[in-house]
Amino acid sequence: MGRQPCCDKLGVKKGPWTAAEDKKLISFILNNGQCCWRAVPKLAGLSRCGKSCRLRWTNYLRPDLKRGLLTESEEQLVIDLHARLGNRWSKIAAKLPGRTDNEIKNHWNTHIKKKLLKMGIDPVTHEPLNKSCSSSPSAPVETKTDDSRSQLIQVNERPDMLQSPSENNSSSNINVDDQDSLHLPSCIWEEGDKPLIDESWSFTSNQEDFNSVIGLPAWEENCEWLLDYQDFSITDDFGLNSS
DNA sequence: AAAATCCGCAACCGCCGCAGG
DNA sequence: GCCTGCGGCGGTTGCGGATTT
Repeated sequence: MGRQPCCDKLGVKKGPWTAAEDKKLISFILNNGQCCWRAVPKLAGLSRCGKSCRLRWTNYLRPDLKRGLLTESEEQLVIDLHARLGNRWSKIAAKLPGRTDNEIKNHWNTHIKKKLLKMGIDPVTHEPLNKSCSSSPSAPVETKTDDSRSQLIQVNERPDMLQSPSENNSSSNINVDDQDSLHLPSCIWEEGDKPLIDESWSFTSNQEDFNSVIGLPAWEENCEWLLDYQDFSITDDFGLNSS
């Protein structure tokens, strides 16, 4: 009561973010930290809804985000976590440092779902399709069994196999050559939802402190992609032409 | 080379739980 | 205890690029 609505719908910009908007948001958060999202657009000089700012930051601008496709080990982890947690993408994302729920959700819907179907596994129940067809009669039935499928089932049925990926590479399809797999600590299987990295990273003003907390290199180094992005955008409201 | 189709991803929408007034 | 807004979450959409015809 007495509170203003999140955003007044009118005069709120929608659609893709420009480099200038990104820059405003980044510099604001770097200077002020993550505070009240509702106030961010006004204080940062953005014609966006606070919700949109939060989404843009968490899904795209955060300096600790990994970019690019999920690795084999991450994908396997997502599959196994999905079998346990269902579509709780934020919980799943919490176990994958540098990945967002949106990214995982997208990857699931575009890649993993199809992959599992191809392998004859129901992506909802994680049961073989011919076994779970009673629960999802419309799903195509594929009787073929291949190595990767049996490995997947093994892993899903024996989560202990994932406790230490580097020790179980012979029985799961985790690629041990993939450095990322070595960074997935066994504690992910412990009860509770401890993140793999400290998520209390709503740093205030000191970027070095922030980076030291999450173990990242300097901000500038981490945001080279953003400079590239600005190069692509050529011009923007700020006159940030490629230079 | 052009048109049609597919695919991936960023962003929006609506709902829910929690906390403040 | 109730009402309302905020933040967060999951589902969905739409656009742009890639691939196929």
